[in-house]
Amino acid sequence: MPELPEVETVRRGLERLVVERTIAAVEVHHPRAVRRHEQGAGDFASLLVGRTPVTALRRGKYLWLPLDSGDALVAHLGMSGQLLVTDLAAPPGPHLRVRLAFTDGGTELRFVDQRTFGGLVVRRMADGRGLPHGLAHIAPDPLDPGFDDEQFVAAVRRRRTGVKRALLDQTLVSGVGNIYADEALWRARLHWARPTEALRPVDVRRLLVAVREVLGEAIAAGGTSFDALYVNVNGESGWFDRSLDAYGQEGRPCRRCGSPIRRDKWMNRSAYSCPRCQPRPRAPRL
DNA sequence: CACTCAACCTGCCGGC
DNA sequence: TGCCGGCAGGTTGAGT
Repeated sequence: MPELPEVETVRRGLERLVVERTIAAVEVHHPRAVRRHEQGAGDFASLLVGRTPVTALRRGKYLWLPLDSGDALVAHLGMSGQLLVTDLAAPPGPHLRVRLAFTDGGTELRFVDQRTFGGLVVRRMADGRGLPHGLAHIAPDPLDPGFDDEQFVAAVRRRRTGVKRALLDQTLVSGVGNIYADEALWRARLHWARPTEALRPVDVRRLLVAVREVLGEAIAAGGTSFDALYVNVNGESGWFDRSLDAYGQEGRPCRRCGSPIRRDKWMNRSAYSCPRCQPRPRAPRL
């Protein structure tokens, strides 16, 4: 469950259901789930057993549980990853990749991932800002109090690319993926191919307001799910998909002007926009 | 340094 | 039925 609102929904679930519970056992069922842990699955497990998560934190789409050892269990859900808190007796299912059991013998934590683009890793916490090692390249997300709006405006205008590419660049701003990029651009009335260097500061600020609005509303709705792949730690779906104005709405009338929403192929993916509210620029940057 | 794009996976859906 | 192409919420690393 990929973008910031879905990851935040999972973070809240872990905070409630996993923090302060001591890990008793770890089973890695698929090595790819742990591939970013260079020392291998055995080392991964040994750094977790006996340890207790003290809190649950997030930056952009990364999520981590700082442990009482000074390490952190870092998770990225990729395209299809789920962190589920389940009954011990729940059937494993074909995509179960990692299991964590706790000493209290209650529910267990499962990492389930159909496409295996996601993964878990144990990393040392970097001193200072509560960030694990290896996440320094991820920019603060727009809901982070440390996010610097004017620095973002300047950085975007320094780029030579399309505005949607910039929004999806996690080193510029984190947490925004394909759904919320299209939603924010629709709200800000900006076409996805608008060249960043030609955006006025007021355009970028308006876009930032739109990003924060849409992320905030989606978190309040428990995230977006089109199917059972995107669920919270209890396996429940969010309902923000009912509030989408652009993403996945090809042919549907724009809520503002009634023009049919258009879908463009873009970067081996899709970009949805309203042809009237978001006019294509003269010199598009794809 | 900035930018672009293929590659990494599985599963589902529609067309033929 | 079955096979094939297209598509899906993301990141990274090699190449320009």
